[in-house]
Amino acid sequence: MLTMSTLKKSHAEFHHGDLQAALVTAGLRHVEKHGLNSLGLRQLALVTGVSPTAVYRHFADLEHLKAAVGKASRETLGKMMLDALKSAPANKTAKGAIARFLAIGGAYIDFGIKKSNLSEIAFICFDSPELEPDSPNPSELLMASLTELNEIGCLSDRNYKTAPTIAWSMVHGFAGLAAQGATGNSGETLASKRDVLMAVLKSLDIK
Amino acid sequence: MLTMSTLKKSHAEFHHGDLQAALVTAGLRHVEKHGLNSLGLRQLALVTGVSPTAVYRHFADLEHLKAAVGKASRETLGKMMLDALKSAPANKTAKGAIARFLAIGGAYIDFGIKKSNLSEIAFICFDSPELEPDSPNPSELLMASLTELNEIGCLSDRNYKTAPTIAWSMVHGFAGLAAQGATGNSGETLASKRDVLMAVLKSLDIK
DNA sequence: GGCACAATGTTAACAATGTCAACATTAAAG
DNA sequence: CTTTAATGTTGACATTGTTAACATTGTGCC
Repeated sequence: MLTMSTLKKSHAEFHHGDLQAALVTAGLRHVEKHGLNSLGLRQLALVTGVSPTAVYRHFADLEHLKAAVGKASRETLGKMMLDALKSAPANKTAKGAIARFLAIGGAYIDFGIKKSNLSEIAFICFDSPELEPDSPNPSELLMASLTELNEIGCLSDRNYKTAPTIAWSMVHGFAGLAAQGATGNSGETLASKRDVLMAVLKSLDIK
Repeated sequence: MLTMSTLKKSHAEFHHGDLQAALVTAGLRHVEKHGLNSLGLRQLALVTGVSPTAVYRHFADLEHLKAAVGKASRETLGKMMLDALKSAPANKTAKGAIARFLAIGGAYIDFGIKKSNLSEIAFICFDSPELEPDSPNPSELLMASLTELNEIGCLSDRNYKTAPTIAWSMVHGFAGLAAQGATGNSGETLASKRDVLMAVLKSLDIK
């Protein structure tokens, strides 16, 4: 009988170890370099050194695989936001809380600009079907920053109710537009990352 | 010889008339009903009653066809914005200009909510390669509304510079999030369409 | 230890897709 | 009327996602 093990694979590496994770990280790497459109099941299996149908032991569908890559992409964004938070002042003052909000929101926007391919897959298929929530979770990190602003006293309870949606919409929208180069086309009129974040603060009556 | 004309098509309808437009509108209809993922070249040709390869006489590529459908989608958004503008007060006052901004921005958001499938293709592949600009153009309509606010005197020149990006980011971001049902998940804290538009006005020191 | 059994991977095949090359038909220009 | 460009058709090819049937590996149970 002509089997795979008699040809190339040693008995020890017939099983891959952790294929599920390998596929996701390979998918992440591919999307980052070549975009979402060209992300294929077979090609991904080839890169990972595995048979195309092996993928179906870990993902029901290509769509589910994409959802997993999307989740991973959101999680790298979450890590970037946490990093930005660490590089920000830690003072428990209004000024400190504002600085942390700027850092977190800025990281979100930077992600959209510098990793536009990842940003694309991160926010398509938002609702991963029965896939445990991201950790760290970008939108919750943003919300936590607003909660802190509220607790420290520079965000009224009234504004706090709508703050998450407003902040998220603005940051998310600017990141998305920037990812497509749509923010620098109108000659005179354009706003930078800082302008956008300051606009959020102003709309929330902060400072 | 066995030709198509001897079988089914009369000589008069061998040529389609305006296939280019027919493909685009068929594509629009399909995306609206069944989403962007399942938009295929062959299926589209079948629906239009034409051979698959006939598409290549009008579009270099499936990607170019999608770009055309995306443009058409943006144009239907533009029409909805114009309709909303007509149903708004026409007074050349501050109050009127604000009402018109709310109408235009609201139409943009409604498009994201009610036509989420179209919204998806409308803002993927933003830069149609050498495809003449949309008419009516959604982002320009939004900008025009801001210009009017500026000319009428309730938007300072300083804020006017950044206003297009800020307004567009907020509206576009909220529409995108709403299209994915991501705006109603956090229990207490959520904002409605009106809240978002009012936040834009406040961040621009209007009224 | 030996053995059922789940987990994981492989091969072979199928239908459908995007795309190309070569050919046919119609419309327009000389 | 003939030539030529526009538009559409057929046939084929490589690639893709997916399924069914089979092989291999690791695990718990007696």
